[in-house]
Amino acid sequence: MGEEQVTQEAGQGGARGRPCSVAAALGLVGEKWSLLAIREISFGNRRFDVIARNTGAPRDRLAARLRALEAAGVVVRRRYSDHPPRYEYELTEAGRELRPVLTALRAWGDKWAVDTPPAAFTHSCGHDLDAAMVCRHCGGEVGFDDLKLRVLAPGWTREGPALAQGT
Amino acid sequence: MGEEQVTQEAGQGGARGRPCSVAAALGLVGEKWSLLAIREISFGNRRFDVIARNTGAPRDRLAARLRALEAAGVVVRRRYSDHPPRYEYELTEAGRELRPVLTALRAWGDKWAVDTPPAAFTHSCGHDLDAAMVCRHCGGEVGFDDLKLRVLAPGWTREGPALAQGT
DNA sequence: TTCGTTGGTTTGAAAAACCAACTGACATCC
DNA sequence: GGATGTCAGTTGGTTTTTCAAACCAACGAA
Repeated sequence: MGEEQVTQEAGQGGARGRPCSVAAALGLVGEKWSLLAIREISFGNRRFDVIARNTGAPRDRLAARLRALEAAGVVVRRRYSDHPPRYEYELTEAGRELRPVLTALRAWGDKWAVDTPPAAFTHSCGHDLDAAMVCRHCGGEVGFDDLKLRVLAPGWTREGPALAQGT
Repeated sequence: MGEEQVTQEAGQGGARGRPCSVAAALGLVGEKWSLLAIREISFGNRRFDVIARNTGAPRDRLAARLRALEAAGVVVRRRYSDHPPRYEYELTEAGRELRPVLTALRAWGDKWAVDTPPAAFTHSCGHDLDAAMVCRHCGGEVGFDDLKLRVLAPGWTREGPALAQGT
C-alpha cells in the first residue's frame, strides 16, 4: 500500500560520510523539489495544486516530498474541509527558519545562475533586500577566511576520519 | 560513450515551474552530493579520493557531479601532475560565494537536524560563529515577515502564472 | 616484484523519478 | 440535471538515476 519509506539517515546515524549538519539538513530538505515546495509555502501558497503548478514538480513526487517534510517537522498539513477532505500546508517554526537558506540560495542564484533576477524583496526599511551575514558577537560581516573550523565529531578531523587503530 | 549530459534548465529557459533564482541555483548545485563536495573542497580537501571518502558519495556519482560543477563554473579542476595525470579541485569565486549557503544550511541543521553539532567555527573575533542575516541598507537583522516579495518575471505573480489570454 | 596510491570508469541490479490518466467528493455552470 | 470544474492526491508503465563493488592504468615505494 504505502509507497516510499523515510530513509533519512540525516547524517547522524549510519551515514557513511563525515558527520555534518549540512549533510543532516540535506537529508531532511535536500531532495529534489523540497526546497521549491517550501519556497511556495513561504510565499503563502498553501494548496497542493498551486504548489504543484508553481514548482513544476510531478504530483506524485510532490505528494511524497510533502509527506517527508511533514515527518521532518518542517511543514504541517491542515484539513480545511471535511467532505470532501481537503488539506493545506504551512510552515512550522523549523520551516520558517529555512527562509535564510532560501535567501542565501536566491542571492547566489541571482548573481551566478540567471541573467536577470525573476524576483526581488523589499525590506521594511524601504530598500531592496541586500542581505549580508554578520557575526552576532562582533557585528562584523563574516569573511569566510576568518573562520576556523573545529571538528567536534569524535574520530574525525578536517581531512577525514582519524585512522582507527585501537578499538 | 559519454554518460549523462548536462540537462540543467537552471530555471531560466524551458523550466516548467516559476522562474526563480532558487530553482536556478538548485539546478546548478542542488543535486545530491554536490553541496557536500563543495563543503569538502571549502575545507581544503582538494583530492578526489578524499572528497569521496569524506562525503560518502559513490565514486561514479562524485565524478559526474564534479564535472557538472566544473561546467557550472563552481569548481576548477587543476592538473597537479602529468605522468600519471592527477587532478585536484578548488572553488572558483562562484564556489566560494556558496559558503554562506552552507553556513545557513549548517545553522539550520545544527538546530533542527542533529542532536549535537558535529562541527563549529571560531570567528576571528574569538567567539563561536553565530551568524545573522542583516540588511545592508539599514543594518537591521532581517525578519522575514518584513520582506515584501516583488515578482519581476513577466506572466507570473505571487500566486502563480497570470492567466494568459491575449497572445 | 608486489603493494599502495590516485583518479577515475565499467558493470549490472535496485531505486527513484517522470508523465499522463484516473479517482472521489463535492460545487457550479448552462 | 447533465456537464464541467476544483482539489488532493493515486495509479500504472516507462525512463533515469543511483548504487556498490570491481576494475584499470600509471606510477612510487618497499
